[in-house]
Amino acid sequence: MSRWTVPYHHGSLPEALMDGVARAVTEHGVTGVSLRDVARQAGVSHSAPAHHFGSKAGMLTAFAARGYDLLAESVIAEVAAAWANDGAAELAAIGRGYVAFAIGHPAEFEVMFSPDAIEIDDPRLHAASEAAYAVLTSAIGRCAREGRLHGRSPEVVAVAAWSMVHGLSALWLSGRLAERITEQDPHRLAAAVSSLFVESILPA
Amino acid sequence: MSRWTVPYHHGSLPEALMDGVARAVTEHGVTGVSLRDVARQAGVSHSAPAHHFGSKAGMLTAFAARGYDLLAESVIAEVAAAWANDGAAELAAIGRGYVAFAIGHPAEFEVMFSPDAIEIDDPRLHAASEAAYAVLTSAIGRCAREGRLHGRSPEVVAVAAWSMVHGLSALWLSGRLAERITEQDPHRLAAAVSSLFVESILPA
DNA sequence: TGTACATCAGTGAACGCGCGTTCACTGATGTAC
DNA sequence: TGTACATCAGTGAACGCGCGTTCACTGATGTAC
Repeated sequence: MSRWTVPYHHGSLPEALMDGVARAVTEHGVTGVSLRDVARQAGVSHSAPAHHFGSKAGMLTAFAARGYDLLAESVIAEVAAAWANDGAAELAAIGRGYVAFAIGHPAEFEVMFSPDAIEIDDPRLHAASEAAYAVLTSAIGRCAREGRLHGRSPEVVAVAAWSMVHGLSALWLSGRLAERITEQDPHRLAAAVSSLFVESILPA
Repeated sequence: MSRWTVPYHHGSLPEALMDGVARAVTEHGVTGVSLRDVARQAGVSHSAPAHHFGSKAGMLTAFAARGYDLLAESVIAEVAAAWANDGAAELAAIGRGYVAFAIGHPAEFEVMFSPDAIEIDDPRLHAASEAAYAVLTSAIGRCAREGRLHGRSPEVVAVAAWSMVHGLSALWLSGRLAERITEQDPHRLAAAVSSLFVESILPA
């Protein structure tokens, strides 16, 4: 390889490595990710990732933190697109956005919820996850203000909503779900489940 | 060690190895399980597990299949204990039993839903998972016959129910949930969420 | 415009390690006669 | 009751491998003067 095709400085190695992590996780699962494999995919020496992220766990932690940012983006985009004019519509949009993120970024989703693989106390990770969670609590608060909780505990409603979309995402990605039902479009399924939740639990 | 303390034949090695898998998963995650470590914990040579299960994936697959059996047991026990006299009560009991299984057998739960780690097409695994799923569809069918679906698609209701308890289990075990809410007893939380689901979605 | 120097990005060799799998084996058990 | 033999459980040495981490290094870039 000539010096023209492979410059010494990559220019944006950290980003390229994140892409490599996504590919490695998709191909081999969190289990199968290795620093050396990720480096190989980025066309860089095997010790370059450690230079940027300190360690394997550090690399996966950065990947998970980026995942929380993408999750918040996905959810906010869906809320914006829905022109949600009440808390219930907002909550349904959040549900669709959550599942859309998981389907669109399965590697990120998997790593974010693999506590063994990442440094769970990393401040950047923690902040990103807090920001994503705040979107949910804000919508539930809006529902409460609009009198849609009907005396239910906001906490239980929040847990139920989060559990449902999280479970749907996890089951879909595991493949256990698709093989048992007729609906094969996860986005339509997410929309149906979100509607069911909102219409039954938060009626006007 | 004398021949009295360590007989050549173990007597029940496969069961002992399953216990070793549970301990290894609990300590190091699915990621960190190794045949050699499991053998060590069972006090047996490192090639003994392969003798029984063929390979590492075979061992984890057997562990997951046993997990589905335990899941079905847990769910059925909760239904029996509840003296459920209608489909809705049965469904709520299934929800509690599902979460109780996950909390009581976190290692099994983790491995069952780690498709990368197991042989997903194994017939024994498949049969055990079918049997567990049948409990859910049967309860939904009962609700339908009792007119509690109110025109909703049984499939969507089943997916919503399964997603909710699965998500609650996964989030609880990941630790992401407990740090955000006041209720610290997962069983009470499961009961609250299951009640919310049944009362709102399947009213009499 | 030129030079010196600090800083940062990425290299590549070396290390020690634990792993999964294979294979010829030995010990124990049960069954047929 | 005794003997031969088949079967199964578990051993332990050997293999080759890919891994994470460390470390002294070199190449490139930018900045101060």
